[in-house]
Amino acid sequence: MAPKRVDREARREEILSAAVRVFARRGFAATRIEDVAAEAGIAKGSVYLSFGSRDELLAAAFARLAERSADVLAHASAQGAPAVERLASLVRAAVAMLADEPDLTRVMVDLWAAGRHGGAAAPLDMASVYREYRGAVADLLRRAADEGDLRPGVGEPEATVVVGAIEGCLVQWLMDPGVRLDGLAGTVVEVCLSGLRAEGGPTGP
Amino acid sequence: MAPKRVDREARREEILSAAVRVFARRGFAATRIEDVAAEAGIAKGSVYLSFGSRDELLAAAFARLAERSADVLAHASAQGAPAVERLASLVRAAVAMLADEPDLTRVMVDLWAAGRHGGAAAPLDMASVYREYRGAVADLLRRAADEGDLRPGVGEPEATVVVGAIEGCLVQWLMDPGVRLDGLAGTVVEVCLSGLRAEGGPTGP
Amino acid sequence: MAPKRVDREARREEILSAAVRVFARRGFAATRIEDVAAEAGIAKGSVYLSFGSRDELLAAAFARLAERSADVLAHASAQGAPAVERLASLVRAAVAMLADEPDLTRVMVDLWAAGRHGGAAAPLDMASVYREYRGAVADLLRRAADEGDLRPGVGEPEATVVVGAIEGCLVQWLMDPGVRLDGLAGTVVEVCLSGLRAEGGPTGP
Amino acid sequence: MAPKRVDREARREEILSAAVRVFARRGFAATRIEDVAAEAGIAKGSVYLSFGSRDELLAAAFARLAERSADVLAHASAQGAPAVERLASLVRAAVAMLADEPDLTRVMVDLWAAGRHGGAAAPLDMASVYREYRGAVADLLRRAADEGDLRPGVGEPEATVVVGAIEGCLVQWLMDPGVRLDGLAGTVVEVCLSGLRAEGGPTGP
DNA sequence: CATGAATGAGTTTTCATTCAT
DNA sequence: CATGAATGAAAACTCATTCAT
Repeated sequence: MAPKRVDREARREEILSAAVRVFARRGFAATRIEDVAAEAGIAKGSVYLSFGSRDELLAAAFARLAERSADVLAHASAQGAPAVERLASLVRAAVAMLADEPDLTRVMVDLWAAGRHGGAAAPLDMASVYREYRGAVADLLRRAADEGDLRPGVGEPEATVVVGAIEGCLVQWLMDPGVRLDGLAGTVVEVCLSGLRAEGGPTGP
Repeated sequence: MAPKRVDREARREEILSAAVRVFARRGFAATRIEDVAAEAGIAKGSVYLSFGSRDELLAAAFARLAERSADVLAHASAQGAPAVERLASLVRAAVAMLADEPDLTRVMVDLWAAGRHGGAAAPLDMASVYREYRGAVADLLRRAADEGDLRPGVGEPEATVVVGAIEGCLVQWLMDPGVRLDGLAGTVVEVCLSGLRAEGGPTGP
Repeated sequence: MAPKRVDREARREEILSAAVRVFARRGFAATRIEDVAAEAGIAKGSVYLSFGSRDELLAAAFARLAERSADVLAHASAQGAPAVERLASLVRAAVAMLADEPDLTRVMVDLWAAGRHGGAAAPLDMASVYREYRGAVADLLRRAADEGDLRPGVGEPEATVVVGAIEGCLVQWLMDPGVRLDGLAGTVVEVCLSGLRAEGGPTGP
Repeated sequence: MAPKRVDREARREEILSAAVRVFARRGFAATRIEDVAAEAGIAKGSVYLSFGSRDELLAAAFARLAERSADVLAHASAQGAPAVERLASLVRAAVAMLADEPDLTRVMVDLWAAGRHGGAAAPLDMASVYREYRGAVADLLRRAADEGDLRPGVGEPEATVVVGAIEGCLVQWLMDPGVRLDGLAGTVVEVCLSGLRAEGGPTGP
C-alpha cells in the first residue's frame, strides 16, 4: 500500500512532465489530452486516473512552478551576506531556475493567460507568486539601502521593475529564442543595481 | 467606391475594437465569434464579412499593436536631444501607449501565446516587434555612451533588460491589477539609467 | 420576427416528435442525440439549437405528456352529468389519450425511470401528474357516493386503485404488446365501479 | 468442491443484493459497476468474477423478481378454499412480496425499461411474468364465477385490470413515496372484487 | 450586404471490461 | 481468487464556418 502511494505520485509526475513538454511545444490551447497521453506513452483515459481534467494539468504545471519559486525565495532569505549581494543571488537563482526548466518556463505564457481568466478548477494564483517575489526583492532593496549600498527610498516600485526585468527578458526569449538567457542574470543585476550611467555622469533622467 | 472602402475599413475597425474588448475581458481562448459579434452589435455571420477567421481577429489585434509600436519607435528616432533623454522619452512613450490602450495591453498575453505557436494564418511576428524595440534602445544606449552619459560597452543585453523591464511590469499588472502602471515609466528610467546604487557606492555587482 | 417565433417553435416540436418516436422504439437510455437528429432528418448539432441537452428532450416529452393529462382532467371537470358517469368519462378520456399517442405512451416507462432519479435539469414532476389524477378521481368518487351511486366512504385509496388500474394495464401492454388497450377503459370502469361480484353475491373478501 | 459452489453462489447473491440496493437508490442507468462494488465492499474487477457484465446484474435482479413471483403463484395455486378467497390471497401475497423487498420493487421501473428494448444478453422476459400472473388470476376469476361468487363471463380482460391495479399502485408509490402501499392489497380486493357501487345501485356504466 | 440557422469536425470526459500482479 | 490500473470505444456537447434567404 505504501508503494501504491509512491507509484501514484510517480505516475502523476511522469504525466505532468509529459504534459509540460507538450505544452511547451504546442502551447496549452493547442494541446489535446490525447497529445499528452501519447507523449507519456499511455492511453488517453489513463491521464484521467491522475488528473481530473485538462485544466488540472495546467494547474499542476502552475503548482510545480510555484513550488520552484518558493524554493528560490526560501534560499534567498537564508543568508547573512550584505543585502545587495543577497539580492544579486536572488536574481541569479530565479534566472537559474527558469533556465533549469526551460519547458516549464515556456509554459509560463499559458499560465499567465490562464491566470488572467479562469479555467474553473484552480484559480492559478499567479498574483501571489509575483507578490512574493516583489516582497522579497523590496525587502532586500530596503536593507541594502540601510546598509548604504543603495540609495535611500527604494521600495516596491523598484522591486517591480527588478522582478519585471527578469520576466520581461523571459518574454523576449519566448518570442525569439535568439535572445539568450545566459548572461541575463548578470545583466539584470548590473543594470538595475549598478546602473548604466557613466561614473560621475548625470544622476536623473 | 471611396465610401465603400472607408465603410469597409471603419466596420473592420469597429469589430476589431469589439473583439479586443472581449479578448481583454474573457481571454482569446474563451472568446467565441458570437461574443465578438454581440459586443459589436452585429450578427455572427457578419464578422466573416470583415475577417476571414477567428484567428484573423487576433492577428488584426496584433497588427494594431504592432502599428502602435511602430508609431512609438518612429517618434523616438526623430529628435535631436541627447540620447539619454531620447531614451527616457522612448520608455515613457512606450508605457503611455500601453496605458492608452489598456484592453489591447490585456490582450498582450494572448498575443504572446499565439506568437509562440502557430495560430494558422499569420504567424504573429512578435519577435520582430521586440527586435525593433531592442534595436532602437540599444542604438540610443550606444549613442548615450558615446555622448558620455552612460558607461561604455552598453548594447543589446542591456537593451533587452530595459525593454524587459517594461514588459515584465506589464506582466505583473496583468496578473495583479493592484500593481500600478502609473509611475512605471519613471521608475524604469530611474532604475535602469540612473541605477539604484548609492552615490559613491560600489560600482559593480 | 413573428415567423421566427413560429418556426422556432415548430422546429422544436418536430424534433421532439422525432425524439419521442426514437425513444419509443429504442428506449431513452439507448437513444443517442444522433439518432434523434437522424430521425428528424437534421444534423446532430441542430438538435442543440432547440434543446439544451439530451435530458431536456426527455423533459420536453414529459411536458407534452403532462399537457395532455391536464387536458384530460380539464375536460373531466366540466360536466353536469352524474358523478359516476363523469368518472367513467374521465377513465375513457385518459385511456383514449394514451391510445392516441402510442409513442408517447411507450416513453412513459422512461419518464418513470427519470422521475425517480434525476437527470439534473428538469425534475420531471411525475408525482404531481398522478396526484392530480388521484385528486380528480377521488373527488368524483366522493360525489358519486353522495349521489348514492357508490358506497359511502370511498376516497383516496380507491382513487389510487382506479388510477393504478389504468397505469398497470399500460405496463402490461408495454411489456407485452399482445395485451390490447382497446376495451381497456370499459373493463376498468366495469371492474372498478360495478365490481365483479355476482348480483347478490358476497360483499366483502 | 461443495463449499466452492456454495461460496460462489453466496458471493453472487451478496453482490446482487448490493446491486439492487444501488439500483434502487440511483437507478440502473446512473449506476456504475464501481458503485455496486463499493456497496458490496469489494473491488470493481471482482464483480466480474460473479457476473459477466453490467447488464447481467440487471438480468439477475429480474431473475430474483421472477423467482419471487413464481413463489407467489405457486402458493396461490395450492389451496382448496373458494376461488374468490384464493384470489384475494393471491393479491395479498403479491403485494406482500413487493413490500418485503422494497429495493427490488424500486428497481422494477428499470426492469420495465430494459424489458421493452434489448439489453443485449437476456431479453428480460417481463412479458411472461405478467402473462403468468394474468393466467393465474383469470383462472381464479373463472372458477369464482363458476362457484357463483363472481358474475359469469369474467376472464382475461378483467384479470389484466386486477393485475394492473397492483402494478399501477406500485407506479404511483414509486413516483410519490407519499402514496402508501400498506392497505393496498385490501383496497384492490375490495375495489375489484366487491366493487364500489352502492348496494342495489346501478349495475353497469 | 446582413443574418442566423444548419452543419459536422473535433474534444473532453466517462466507464465497462480486461488482465497483469 | 482479488485487485485496481490501464484501455479505448462511445457519447455529449461546442463552435467555427458556411450559405440560403
